[in-house]
Amino acid sequence: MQVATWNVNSVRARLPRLLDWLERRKPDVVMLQETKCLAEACPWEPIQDAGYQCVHFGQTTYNGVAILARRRIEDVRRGMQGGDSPDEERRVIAATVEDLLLINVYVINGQEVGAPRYFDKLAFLSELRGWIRKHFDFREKIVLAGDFNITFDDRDVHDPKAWHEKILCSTPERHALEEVTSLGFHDAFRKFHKDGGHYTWWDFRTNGFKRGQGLRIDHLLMSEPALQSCEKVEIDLEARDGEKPSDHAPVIATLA
DNA sequence: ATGGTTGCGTAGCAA
Repeated sequence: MQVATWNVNSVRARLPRLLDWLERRKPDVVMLQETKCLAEACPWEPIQDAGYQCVHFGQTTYNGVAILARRRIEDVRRGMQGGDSPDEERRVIAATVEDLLLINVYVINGQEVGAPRYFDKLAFLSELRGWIRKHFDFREKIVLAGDFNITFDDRDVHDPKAWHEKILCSTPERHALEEVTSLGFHDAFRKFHKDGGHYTWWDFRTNGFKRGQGLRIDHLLMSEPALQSCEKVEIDLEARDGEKPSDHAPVIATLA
């Protein structure tokens, strides 16, 4: 069973790349962030034709999260507030696929340390922690995946000096992420890769990918039973290269 | 370099 997370930065703009990638990697489960469209505007038909069931919690222009799977998707939960409050940013969707409990999140970016959205980000992570603790059983195989917009430590940063206490790298953000992880999650990527220099996002504006200037901010966090069954985690750099890529690369885990 | 590019939607915001 292959489980992936990918911030596609618009499912419409990325459709050709997404279809190519689904064909090439054939992941069983995909958690997408930044779909950036309402359900009726999303190109689900070609994705379904590629063999995937799709569940979505989307809005126009911003945010939006979806789960695609080659197996039956059950127990879908949209948002942390029931999914029906009109002003809720659509950043969380959860579902079950076979014995996996999936939680897909798109964490607020925060803009810069000290900005209003920075404090929204910390509050979002606190709310996420409480919601997961209330609704999920850590004896189960849980995969909490998505764009967390936070590096765990300086191994995840191409230039730690330049990024010191900057957005995506600040101590309060890392603490907020560790508070979520402390519920009983493990950073699955670090089970297999202990060294630095592995990134999932590169800034369009500075041509970061070509220059090797990235951050590892997309994560697959697993409960102990899920981690035990996890045999491999890799970042698909090929999906970040070439024509009209997302600014994020997918992360793919193989579970027994 | 308080820049740069991308996406949405068609101005300006978010990332």
